Amino acid sequence: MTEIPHILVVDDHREIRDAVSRYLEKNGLRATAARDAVEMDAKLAAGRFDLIVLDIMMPGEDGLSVCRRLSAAGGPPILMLTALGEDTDRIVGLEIGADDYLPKPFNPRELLARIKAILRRTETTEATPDELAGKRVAFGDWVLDADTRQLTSADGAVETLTTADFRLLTAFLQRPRVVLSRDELLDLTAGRSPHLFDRTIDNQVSRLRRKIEADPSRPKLITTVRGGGYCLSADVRELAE
Amino acid sequence: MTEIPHILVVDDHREIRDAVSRYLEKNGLRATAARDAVEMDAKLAAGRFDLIVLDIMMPGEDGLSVCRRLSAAGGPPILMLTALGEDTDRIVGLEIGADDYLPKPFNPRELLARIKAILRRTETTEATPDELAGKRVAFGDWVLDADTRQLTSADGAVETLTTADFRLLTAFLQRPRVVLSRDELLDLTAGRSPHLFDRTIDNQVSRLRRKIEADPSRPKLITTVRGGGYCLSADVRELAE
DNA sequence: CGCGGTTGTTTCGTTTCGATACCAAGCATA
DNA sequence: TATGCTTGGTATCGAAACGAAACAACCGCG
Repeated sequence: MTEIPHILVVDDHREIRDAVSRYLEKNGLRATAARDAVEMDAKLAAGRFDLIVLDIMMPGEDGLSVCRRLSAAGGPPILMLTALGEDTDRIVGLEIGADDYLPKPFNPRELLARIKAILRRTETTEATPDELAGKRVAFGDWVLDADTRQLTSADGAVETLTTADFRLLTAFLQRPRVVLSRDELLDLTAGRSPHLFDRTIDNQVSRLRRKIEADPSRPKLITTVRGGGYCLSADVRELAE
Repeated sequence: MTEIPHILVVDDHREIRDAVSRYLEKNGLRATAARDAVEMDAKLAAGRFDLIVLDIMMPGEDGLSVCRRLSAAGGPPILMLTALGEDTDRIVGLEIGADDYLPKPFNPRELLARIKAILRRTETTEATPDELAGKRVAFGDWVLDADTRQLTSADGAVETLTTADFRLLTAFLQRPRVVLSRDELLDLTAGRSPHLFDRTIDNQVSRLRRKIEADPSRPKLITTVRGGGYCLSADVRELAE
């Protein structure tokens, strides 16, 4: 899921439609606009969308009805735009089925933040259901085969990972370019809290580095952040199975 | 983040500016004041802020214009101080882009509450995305690789930066040719306010100079501005990844 | 039971960084 | 220019963070 998320904006006011679409595109998303339920259905039939921004007040079939319908059919997640004083509990709850709502007038930045929050939620549950079971993942010069727990380097070298190596590496691979504290890493790999004076993670990082770093004394992939923890400093991409 | 949020208070009345700043600091926030848009831009260029409190009525560029400008540029969230009877919908809506507003005269406690509400909303989504993660940046005779935190000189020399070196250098690289005070640098690198007689930054500048200056006793890249602070006196350009 | 491999713990040497101190360089004033 | 004050540079030192070797506990397997 390295593709740019595609948002469908459904609102009968042209200014809002256009403003929202432009704002989303300026911030790294794709956006398509629809003026009502009919147009929306046409767009939905024609393309793949990752999220729908839906105005509640519309001529023709109104937002609530559309939301109920799409939600029941297992369509993409929905963010409702509501007027003030609506019954927000029902909107987000089971009855309507929206994933979030935003009262008008709203701040575009907050709309963006909520859209990204929903995308993050749905993406992780879709692309990484539990782990990357059966997948192959590329990072730096390496490709990890999650089944055999073997690493293959660009120059053909092969490294076999132990379970601890593998746990640690996958923890990093699921959060690239994020500084992870020792506590967080210990939680992610062993599911436990740190001892007093616990150097477990330091050791495992040290061992993993010996396997995957070209020069373990000058780590390039797993960098240490003094006072912070460790960080995978490489981009990660999933390969087709 | 566990760091103390930093608020920029922009108002042309000194009493209000000072009173608000003091109140915020008494309640566990950091605050910096600016008297107008020009001074605000200078502060913004020099430091990182989590929120701006912005008066709508100001000589020079007025609050609405400032708000529109910052909001479009993806700056920090904004809380507008408005006179009564303003068109509040437009202020908070798409057109102006403020995150919230508060009519004058206001209760400081309410201001604090609204500030905290905005911070809570924006906190999770803005997890300090380090601007140059994975990038390579050129300045002077050096190229910095942000992943490995290594500098490569035009003549092939390589310097490895420590975390503190790297933090300090990136603070400069993101604000080239801007004079940064010791306080601002300490804030940017360590996120803390200075001790009394704090020479930490002097030390780190000294150490960094030893690594990157051709003649550390006659610095050309990081110049000192007596009574002001330090300044990166070189142009910076990002290289393709 | 013995063996090899893996993992957690301890320990120790090294690096890093902030505080302090002292000296040098700028600046004002006479 | 001489003097004294302020400001900046850096050597030094101790505390904390880090890396890894060594050791011990553990696990699976024949």
